[in-house]
Amino acid sequence: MSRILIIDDEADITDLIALHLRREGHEFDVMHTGLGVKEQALETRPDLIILDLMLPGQDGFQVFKTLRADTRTRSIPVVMLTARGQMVDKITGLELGADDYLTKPFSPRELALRVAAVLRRTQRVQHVSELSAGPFLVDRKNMKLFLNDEPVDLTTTEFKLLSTLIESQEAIHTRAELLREVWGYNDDVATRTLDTHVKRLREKLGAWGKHIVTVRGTGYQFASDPPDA
Amino acid sequence: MSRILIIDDEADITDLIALHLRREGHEFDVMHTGLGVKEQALETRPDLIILDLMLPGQDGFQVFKTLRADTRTRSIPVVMLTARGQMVDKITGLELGADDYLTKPFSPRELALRVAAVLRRTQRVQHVSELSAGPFLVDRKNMKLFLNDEPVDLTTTEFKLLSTLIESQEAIHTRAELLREVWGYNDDVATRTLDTHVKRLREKLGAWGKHIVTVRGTGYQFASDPPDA
DNA sequence: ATTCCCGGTAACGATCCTGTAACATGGAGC
DNA sequence: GCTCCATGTTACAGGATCGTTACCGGGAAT
Repeated sequence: MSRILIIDDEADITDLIALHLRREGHEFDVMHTGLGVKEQALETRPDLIILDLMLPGQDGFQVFKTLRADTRTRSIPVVMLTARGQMVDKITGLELGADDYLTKPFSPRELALRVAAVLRRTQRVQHVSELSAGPFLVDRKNMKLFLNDEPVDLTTTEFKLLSTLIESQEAIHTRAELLREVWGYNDDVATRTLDTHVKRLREKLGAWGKHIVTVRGTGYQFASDPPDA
Repeated sequence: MSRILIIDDEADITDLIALHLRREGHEFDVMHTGLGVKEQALETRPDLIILDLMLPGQDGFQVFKTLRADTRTRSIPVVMLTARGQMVDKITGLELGADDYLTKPFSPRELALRVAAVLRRTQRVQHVSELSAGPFLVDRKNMKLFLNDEPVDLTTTEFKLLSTLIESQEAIHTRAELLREVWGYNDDVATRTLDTHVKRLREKLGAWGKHIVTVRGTGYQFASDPPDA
């Protein structure tokens, strides 16, 4: 379920899009002019924006540029809609950095696919059910961990911690990050539970516990090649 | 300039693609079968993969799944190529999480645009801020230093000091400047900790420690060509 | 109610990092 | 060559961080 912002002046188009997106289980907001799009985006924080290039008043390109100019809206993916055959639009759209485009008339099915693809792309990490790294295999669907094809019993917290680390291996995860991702602590909390769980994880991983590397003063990291092994 | 891996069994297709990508200033590798793609990807670490779905031997889908299953190759964007009208491929490709697809025959121009768009997209997200100077490679995101591709263990202070120096290499950094940038000392403090850390850094850098040049009476400097070496 | 398991805290110990002090070295100017 | 002073070098101690163990409370299962 994602939140999508649709900007098109034709009501029948927005209705059509809305219909299909609702079917996919998405929430959405609709705007019929290009004015105040950035403000709306800041307000509702959509996961994706569908933007028609032909808008009364303000040009769609202009809207797009405005969105890309602000750091807070820059990372929101944009799918552009353009009238058929406007190759110029197509090229310029891609060159500007749109995430995808569609020419009208389009099949709602096609739109749904594109939207899903773009969303998957940006949220890819959350949708891959299996992660692997060396002898580790993380089955997120079933919340199970396999080490050299041998199942390892982990508690929920331990599992979340490990998969968060493996999700972006090699990267350093701050203590604050981990406490937020795994425990949901949004503010700085003085706790040692992270340390304890790391210890327990390492214990259960046996010799492979060394893959969890502590980065002193910062946090922890999953290394595919542990330094001392 | 990006590195691109092309997998297609038809030589004339790969040649055509290669021609246009070279024009855009990209490097590329070509494979004609789907065997060992993951290994090749791990080896050459491409920024993008162009994958034909119709391959002799191993199915393109299978290749794709293999790539997505491993964390180390999961984040590499993939553009799929499919024969015209194979709507099934198209849908499955997008649903699997491909970053884009093209139906053959396609215009090279179109491909170049798509590739550029995907690259822009992915590089927007990753922004790994890396500094390099000769054999030095500073990965600030992960707080890691590589010397000739060998990781070097540095403490936080050492790392900050070195990256500050490398940030504007050749420039002379005053003691006061460094104490402010690295230690946060805003007023003149009589301390020798800077000297000590320089010493420790040089030690850890071994023969390359000479790149840190002391400017007597003023401060320190990172020189890409040390005077005495 | 009892048992078991899990998650978190507390306390202690080990380790690592950092800054200071004290001494050594080496260059600049006389 | 001598002196002065900035820097190199070494050793050490305090402190911060992390590992480790033990324990307690709550919730689920029996």
